[in-house]
Amino acid sequence: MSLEQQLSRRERQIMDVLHTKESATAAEVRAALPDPPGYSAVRALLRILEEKGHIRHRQDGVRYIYLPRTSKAAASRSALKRLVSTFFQGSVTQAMAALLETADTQLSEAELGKLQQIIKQAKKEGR
Amino acid sequence: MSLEQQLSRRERQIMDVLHTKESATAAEVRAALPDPPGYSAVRALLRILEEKGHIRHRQDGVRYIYLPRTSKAAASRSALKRLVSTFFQGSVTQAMAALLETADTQLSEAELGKLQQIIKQAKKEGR
DNA sequence: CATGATATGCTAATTTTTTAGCATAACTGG
DNA sequence: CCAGTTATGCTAAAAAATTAGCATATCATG
Repeated sequence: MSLEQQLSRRERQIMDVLHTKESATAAEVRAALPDPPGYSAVRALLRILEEKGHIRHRQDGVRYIYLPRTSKAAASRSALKRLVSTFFQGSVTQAMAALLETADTQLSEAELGKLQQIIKQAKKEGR
Repeated sequence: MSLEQQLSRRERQIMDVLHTKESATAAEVRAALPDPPGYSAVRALLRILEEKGHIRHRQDGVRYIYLPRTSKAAASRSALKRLVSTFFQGSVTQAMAALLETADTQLSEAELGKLQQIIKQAKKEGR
């Protein structure tokens, strides 16, 4: 099971923020959190996440800029996998169909064309 | 923000189980949990989730069968939305491309064909 | 160059989560 | 019908998560 699955509520919220923004300072993370706790609380969580190996930080002048240790690509892959298995019995096709309907705003003709292209490519590559 | 976002670690794990299995007894939930705690612990969590309105139960002879209050469809929609926004800057197309590559086992020609069909349909419907 | 703003480090308290344990009811098979 | 198994209800303890607060360093600016 993925480690992500083991994160506490706040830890998960913070990882979400960091994945969304790619990187952020403690203050930025705090600003993006729902029901933001105090600044100290956020920093404490960041320290913990770093200890656990989920994130790391770069020094930038006085302050730290935090970023996830796993790439966005890897993290999204794992999240997608979990979602497909939880809600779609492992069927990627079903998940894609649902995804298409999820779009708040309709996909443009162009986007749909792009998708056709991607699938065509997948067919060709036998994957 | 979705309420799901506010669940504690165990609560989330349990919701995942219930969404996967559609419904389950306390014992079944327990069996499906990572690092399963004692039986009492699971029942306590189920009671809490019920109080919070995330699940409900049906009586089945002596025992309770628990099930999510929100439909699988609604839950998956919300999960997909969050995932798309977290990892793909809101781009459904990007998410779909990633999804295609996620497939452990390659999609069959038939599945891909089905997808093409779905997209074609979407185009036609202008959505 | 002194002050205010913005950092981090660390510690300890509070709150929430997570867990186990015991009492009790119902069904089940010998 | 009686013992064993499998339920639930409830309570309280243990562990983990979440938070705030204070001390201190650094930078920028008037």
